[in-house]
Amino acid sequence: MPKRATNAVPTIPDSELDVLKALWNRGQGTVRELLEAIRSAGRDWSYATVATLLDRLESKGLVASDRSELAFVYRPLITEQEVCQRRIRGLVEKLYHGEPGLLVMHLLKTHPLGPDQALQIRAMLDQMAREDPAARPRISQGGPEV
Amino acid sequence: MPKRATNAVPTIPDSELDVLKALWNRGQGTVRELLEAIRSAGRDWSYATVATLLDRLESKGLVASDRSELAFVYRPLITEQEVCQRRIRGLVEKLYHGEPGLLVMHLLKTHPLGPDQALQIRAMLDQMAREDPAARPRISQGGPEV
DNA sequence: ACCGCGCCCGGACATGTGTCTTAGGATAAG
DNA sequence: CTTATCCTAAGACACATGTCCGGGCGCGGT
Repeated sequence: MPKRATNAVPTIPDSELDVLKALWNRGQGTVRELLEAIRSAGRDWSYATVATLLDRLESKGLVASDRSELAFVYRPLITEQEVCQRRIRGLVEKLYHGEPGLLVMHLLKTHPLGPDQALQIRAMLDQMAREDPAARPRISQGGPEV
Repeated sequence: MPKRATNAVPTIPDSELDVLKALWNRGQGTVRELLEAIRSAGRDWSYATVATLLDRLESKGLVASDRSELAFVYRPLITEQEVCQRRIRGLVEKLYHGEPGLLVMHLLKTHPLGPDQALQIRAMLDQMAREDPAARPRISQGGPEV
């Protein structure tokens, strides 16, 4: 039985991340369905591996299971955005002194991006630059999918 | 005795990263010096811990030691840039389908930065676009592996 | 010559991750 | 009812990470 992970912030290792990805893609799924999805995505795991990872995820409170059917149906409780945000935050804090701007600059310098994306990003930057420098109380979260 | 790390790309856990940071800050140092630096930076480790981490780093070929003095003097063999790049690369591949642009956009959306920085980065983008007008048919990524 | 101090080394141990085997229960098929 | 299936639970095991203890060696002072 999965333990209640009440309020801690658990880490999410890469293997569990792959399971979450499959869950996000299809909204929910049984172990076997997710195994199939994961296999299609290139990881050749055994059934038990996926089950174990789902169990660990449930222990951490990151997925929930509907046990009324023959095979449990798992459903994610955390969004991709949140996971991304956590990883980014970790990276920024560990390597960029908590300054996201530094990460952005480094990214742009070392990883070239397409012109379309460049335009889009420029627009965003313009917006930010225009905003009132004295007031920044809101972290807008809810734009289109990433 | 440090093992020769032949040609693989070793992982760099967080604890070793803290040691590397101390090394980058002062260019080189003995275990004790680095311990001091790390303590000042907030991590309260024991001497042996730092020594172990340096040993592991040396096994991975990421630091070198000068053993001619009483206390070995360690020196980094990898730059901060490279480590940053690796971490970023991992993040982008794992969570952004290898598209750095997506990471940048997500970053800007969720981790707001000041108008000053926004302007600075925009200027950088402008400059890049101007200097590199037509040449980007490939995603050049082949920095020297370590 | 001796003592103590600092240094390295080897080993240790708990926890986290990655991955699987096997036992045992429920279900569907014959 | 019997058997073949499919599912979950339990736990095993190897390697990585985080953190440290204690032994033994050499140097510097007295």
